[in-house]
Amino acid sequence: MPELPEVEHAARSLGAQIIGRRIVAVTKLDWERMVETPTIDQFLDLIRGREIRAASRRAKWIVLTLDDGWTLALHLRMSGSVTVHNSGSQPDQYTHLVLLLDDGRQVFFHDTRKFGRARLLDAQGLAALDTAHGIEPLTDAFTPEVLGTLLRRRSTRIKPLLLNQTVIAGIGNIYADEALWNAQLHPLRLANSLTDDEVARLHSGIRLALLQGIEYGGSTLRNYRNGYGEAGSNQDHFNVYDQTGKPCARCGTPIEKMVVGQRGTHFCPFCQRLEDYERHIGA
DNA sequence: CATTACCTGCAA
DNA sequence: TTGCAGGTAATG
Repeated sequence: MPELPEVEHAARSLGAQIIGRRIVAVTKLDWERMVETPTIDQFLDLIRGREIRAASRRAKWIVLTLDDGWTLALHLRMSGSVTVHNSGSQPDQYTHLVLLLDDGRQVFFHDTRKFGRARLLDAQGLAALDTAHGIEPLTDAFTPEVLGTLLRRRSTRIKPLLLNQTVIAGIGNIYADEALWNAQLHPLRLANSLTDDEVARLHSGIRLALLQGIEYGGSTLRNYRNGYGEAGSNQDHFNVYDQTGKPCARCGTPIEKMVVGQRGTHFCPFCQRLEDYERHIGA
């Protein structure tokens, strides 16, 4: 599912419902690989009795700050969702982790593909999670100059770079394609080849794509739901992602799909011409 | 950088 | 039946 806008909504909607509540017990855990750290036994033991103090997002991780110095970090990967349910609700076969709260409500971690992960982290583990990821693109620290510095050092193609979580955090396949369309840049452009003007376009293109995603409650292709179980609607506002063959909103040229870095990549062959740049450098 | 693995459901 | 999917880690 979930890229930055979806995880942002997931975290916010969870926080609105469960901050101040205490985790009484883990009442279901039928896919042990979901818990990455610490051991299953320690996880079950340490999480019991913890109060949920805050909910936030780092990269594509939902970060639930608990008492006693612990943090519950959840990653939805491709098909996960985390939702709050009333007492008495029964988890289905795809709900692999259930937290029972002190008011009887339950938190369901649902994931058909079982790629989702949960980590219970101490202060050191939380710090490591943070340093493992790059800059947050919606913070003031993310300026065109900073982006330019990040790009200048790399000779990789721009699309895979946008997906690299250690460089910029939170962008996934949808928002990478949307950002490049916004910036009118071809996905195969080399990162260190962008002019200052192109870097500025990419900077605003990234932010526009992410902010629009947040504005529309995230994108729901199939599985994504926020903490209330609600789908997003940003998929109704895509300019290129999943729009193969449809006319470009800017120029009317049919959107094309190609594979870049093993990922499906959607772009407008007219607005995002590679030939312009090749002509420019004399290739 | 490319390939494979991890899982399951769904559309072609 | 095959290929593909919002992600990431491991392996040549």
